[in-house]
Amino acid sequence: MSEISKEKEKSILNAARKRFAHYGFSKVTMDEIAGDVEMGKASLYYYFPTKEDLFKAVVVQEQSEFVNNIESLLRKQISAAEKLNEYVEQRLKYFRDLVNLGALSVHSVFDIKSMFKKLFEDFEAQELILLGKIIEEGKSNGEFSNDLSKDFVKIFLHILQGLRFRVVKLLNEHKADEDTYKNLECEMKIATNYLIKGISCK
Amino acid sequence: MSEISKEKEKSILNAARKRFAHYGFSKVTMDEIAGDVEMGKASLYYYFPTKEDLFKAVVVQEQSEFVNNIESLLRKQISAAEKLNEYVEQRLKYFRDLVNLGALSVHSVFDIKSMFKKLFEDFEAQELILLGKIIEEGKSNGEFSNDLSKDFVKIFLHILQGLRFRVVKLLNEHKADEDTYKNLECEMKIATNYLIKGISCK
DNA sequence: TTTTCGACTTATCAAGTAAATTAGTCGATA
DNA sequence: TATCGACTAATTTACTTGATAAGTCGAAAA
Repeated sequence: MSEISKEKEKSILNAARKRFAHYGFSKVTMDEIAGDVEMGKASLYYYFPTKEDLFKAVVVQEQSEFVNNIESLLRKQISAAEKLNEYVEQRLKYFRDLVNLGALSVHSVFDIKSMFKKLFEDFEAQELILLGKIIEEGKSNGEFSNDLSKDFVKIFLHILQGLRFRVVKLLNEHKADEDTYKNLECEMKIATNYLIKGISCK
Repeated sequence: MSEISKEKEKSILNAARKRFAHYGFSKVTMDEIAGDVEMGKASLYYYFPTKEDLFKAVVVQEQSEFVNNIESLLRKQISAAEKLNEYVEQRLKYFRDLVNLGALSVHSVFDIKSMFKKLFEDFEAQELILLGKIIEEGKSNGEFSNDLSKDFVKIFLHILQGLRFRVVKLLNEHKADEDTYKNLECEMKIATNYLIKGISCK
């Protein structure tokens, strides 16, 4: 694939991201995206085999951005506790983007035919690894208790997932105002800090 | 309303509870329930104005059973930490019953027209009060830190809600095996205990 | 007066269908 | 290798209908 083609692929990806972020997956047609990059619809299929694959490519892009951010976070010279806090913040930002894409609407989240199943499973595995590193670091430098349950990482992640889900549910019920997300952020941070206290060596 | 009528009402409630627990709300007809108590369908409407109201009555019954359990838990002579742990356990049992009733299927949970909206809102308020009492007790007897964020109770409850919710999602995705609930219980207990450590005076 | 019920109406839901939109294919072309 | 016009096939939507079950009402039994 030539340099020019790679550029084209990027511009398609970009147009798609904008459209999806604005209207969500189902409300965007391939014709529209093709129009944005001044191509025929058929040409898009030269680059992406299906509409779903195009969408996934957009999500994967966001995802790897997040992972990169975390990996550079890991290299920082700050305490494991601070890293956990920053992790929570970055994660929130990432999911906010996914919500915009419509990838996390109630319908897509609760759609068992969800095209993201595997994608999200892989992502969870990756998160467990990243968080595991932070926890291990905290253990080895004496910040965190050494007899920490080996399930703690998973539970911590599930708490974050659960708190966010609750909000997705509220959004669906139209019981969410502007600062529901602000509030979620607040809850996650407070919860994180009590948990950090709970796992710290006193 | 006579004594006999109160008995009839109870037997209707009972028959309804059994049917709903077995088949869920939508799969049970008023004719069936009427058959169980050897009455005509029209007679049920003498006691309960709608099918929904009958169902709600069943749920309210379970709910007040739970609240009673917790209120007697509050009177026990055990530490606040132990009370929190028992609270989590009782709460799980209560929700397991609601799931059986079909009141907590994904569809009903995510149905914004859910007939339970108000019921659940009231229940959450009640839970905040009950949990608040446990936390206050822990503060006043020196178990828990006195500078505990006043949002802690809410966050603790939201964590429990979130963890359960995650499981509802898994159930929907058919990614849940027999011991998903066992696992949920385990996660809630571990999370509870780290949080207790986090809020304890060391 | 309280309670029951048969016979009725009305609302809801599931299945099917037709029309329209859009995903995806293919052969031609530059 | 990259593009596209013209095609097909799959999905979605809106509508129809038939059936089932919710809910009403007036009469009558207790």
